Amino acid sequence: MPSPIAVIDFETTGMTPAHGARATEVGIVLVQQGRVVDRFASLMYTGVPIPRFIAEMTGITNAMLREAPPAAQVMREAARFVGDAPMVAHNAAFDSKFWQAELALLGLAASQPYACTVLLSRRIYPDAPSHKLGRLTDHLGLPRPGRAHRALADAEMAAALLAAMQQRLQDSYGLPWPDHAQLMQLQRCTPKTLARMLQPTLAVQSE
DNA sequence: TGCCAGGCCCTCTTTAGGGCCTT
Repeated sequence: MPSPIAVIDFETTGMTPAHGARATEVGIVLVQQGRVVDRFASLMYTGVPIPRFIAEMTGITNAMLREAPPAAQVMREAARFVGDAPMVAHNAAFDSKFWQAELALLGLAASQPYACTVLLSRRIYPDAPSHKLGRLTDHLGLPRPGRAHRALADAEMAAALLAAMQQRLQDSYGLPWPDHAQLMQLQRCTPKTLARMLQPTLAVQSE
């Protein structure tokens, strides 16, 4: 049985911690061979207000955050929950920065490798009309577990997308169930290189 | 004052530009 992978999603007050944005909610699911085996989710309070358009998009209000536990407490629990598991996020460049920034404020290391479901889906579903998480979920007929733009629902959608891609690699391309290290290798290939690697296998199998 | 990300990826490219993706 492969080691667990932690699929994470943050809701935040903005696009980057480099400009003062902070996390407002974190959702994490632990997956093992495509199955969710554990979940963690919490709002968190940092004192940084949410811009109105983000509150309207997420449904997370400043009043909700004032009643939430402190970010330091939530992030310590999140770090314990993840442990040494390698991580996955939809547009990992975004979530990994908040993961590192929030843990750095606590003096905690954030050395887990991040695989990215956007990079992977661009390679595995090059003809998808969109690689936005919600639209890709609908395109593939995957379940929507809750309101989009809430951390746990988005983490669950990303986990389902990850499992669908692992399954496709296994079934269509004759590969073993890809572990996190193999996903990292696949996302580093250029899309055209990966297409050349995968298509002949698919063609042979479909004959 | 006014503006404010940044990495990926395609193409009418590579001495660049613009769309995508995340909040």
